[in-house]
Amino acid sequence: MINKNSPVPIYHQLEEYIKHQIENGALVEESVIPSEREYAEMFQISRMTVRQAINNLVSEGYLKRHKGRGTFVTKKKVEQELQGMTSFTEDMLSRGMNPSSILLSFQITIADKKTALALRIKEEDSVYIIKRIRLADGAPMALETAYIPVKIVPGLTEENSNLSLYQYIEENLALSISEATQEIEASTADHLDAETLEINIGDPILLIERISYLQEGIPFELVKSTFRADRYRFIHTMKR
Amino acid sequence: MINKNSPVPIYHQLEEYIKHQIENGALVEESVIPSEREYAEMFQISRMTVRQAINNLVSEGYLKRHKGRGTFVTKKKVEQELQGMTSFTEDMLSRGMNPSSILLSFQITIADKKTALALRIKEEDSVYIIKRIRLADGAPMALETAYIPVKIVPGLTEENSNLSLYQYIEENLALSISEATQEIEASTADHLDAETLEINIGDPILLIERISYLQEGIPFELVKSTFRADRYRFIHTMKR
DNA sequence: CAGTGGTCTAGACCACCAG
DNA sequence: TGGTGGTCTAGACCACTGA
Repeated sequence: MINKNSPVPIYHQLEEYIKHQIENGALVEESVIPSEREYAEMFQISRMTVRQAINNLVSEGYLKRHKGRGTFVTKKKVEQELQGMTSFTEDMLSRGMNPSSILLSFQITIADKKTALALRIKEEDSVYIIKRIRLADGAPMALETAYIPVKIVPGLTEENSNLSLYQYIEENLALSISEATQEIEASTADHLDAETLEINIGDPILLIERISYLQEGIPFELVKSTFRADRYRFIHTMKR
Repeated sequence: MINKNSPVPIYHQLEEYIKHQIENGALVEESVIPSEREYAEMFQISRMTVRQAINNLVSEGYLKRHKGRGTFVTKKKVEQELQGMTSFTEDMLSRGMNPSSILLSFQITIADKKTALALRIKEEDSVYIIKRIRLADGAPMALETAYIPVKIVPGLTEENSNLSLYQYIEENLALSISEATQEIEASTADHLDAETLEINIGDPILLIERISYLQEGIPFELVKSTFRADRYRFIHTMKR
């Protein structure tokens, strides 16, 4: 299970091992896992190495420690996934709904002032503008407009943008995504919102504006979404 | 600076020391800090202990490591503070506004079914119900109702609830707060909302429902807030 | 009481980076 | 090449928990 000669660090191998044990059910939710000393003995490694693996799993939320008692597998699983950056698709799946989308338009134009500022590009730089209706279980859930700088994410087409943008960036362009900031506000539907989302003018809607960043702090997308308030609420967890 | 005989762990003392150095400006943003070996030598402690301190500061966002180059002080500071669980007061201050509040009512009653479920208590258990209008720069910003189990947070009064509830819990009761989950949705103002928030019926409002947890996963407060959409938008950062 | 996690030591070798 | 962080070892003592 643990290969000391692998270039992969031992603590990381142990992390994967324990994660698999949890997923397999070999380690049961809410119950104790072997002690640090047992793992050290089991794999003939140092207890400090075991601690490093367990520390990482604790900070990822898989395990929790209790002084004098032991280390336990965390319960909840679906909720766990909800944390972090999720795409609309991932978000809907975790809510038990079936996501789909309708592409309204896909174009390349020059960034306007506000968009250029948010994406930290020049006003003459070109951006993709992608408009979609997002559906959950076949019913309209949100109206979404994404602005993506061509310089940062070249080669985007109608096809690959319909798959996962994040996956395209991370795998095809070998860039790494680090974080996103969101601003969430309440508003009421105007004519266009009402028509596309199949609601009435004046009905409440949730506006979410997201800017996503690469590792070095470079913005790579600005997404403005309008969600139906009767079908969507935003859920998140904050640590103190 | 470092007291080896203190009951406070050395790595924690070192964390505080480095944090102060950053705040004082003794360690400048974006520049290298002393190497792990230097800290170890400087305070006559083990390098692994230094690493533990630095690891914690890295995960808190104060420092970042670069293989072969050194450890650096992170830039941004205000943005850093915005993350994590913040009270209304902290939130407003970080937005450059002056927070205040008007206590509407303070009572102890029996939990209703929904509240008991959210707080994981019995229906016959008593809860504090505290209603307030939250103001920013003297103008109504939100209407807030907090439900707090008496069993978990005993001794709450009109006075100490008006100061920081979190501070009371952490200092007077010696409990530690770990995290909170929030659900955010859009709605429109009803008669009561309109009156207390000084807006019109039908105006958009942001509903935020927060459940806060102690270290062991025990809920200690349920807060339902109604924010004026024209004055408040919720902002947060997500890591991938 | 025995076992657990929490802290700590004094070394070691490695890959990486800058000059 | 010398210094950095990354990984790892084989011990140690402590405070806490549960039986």
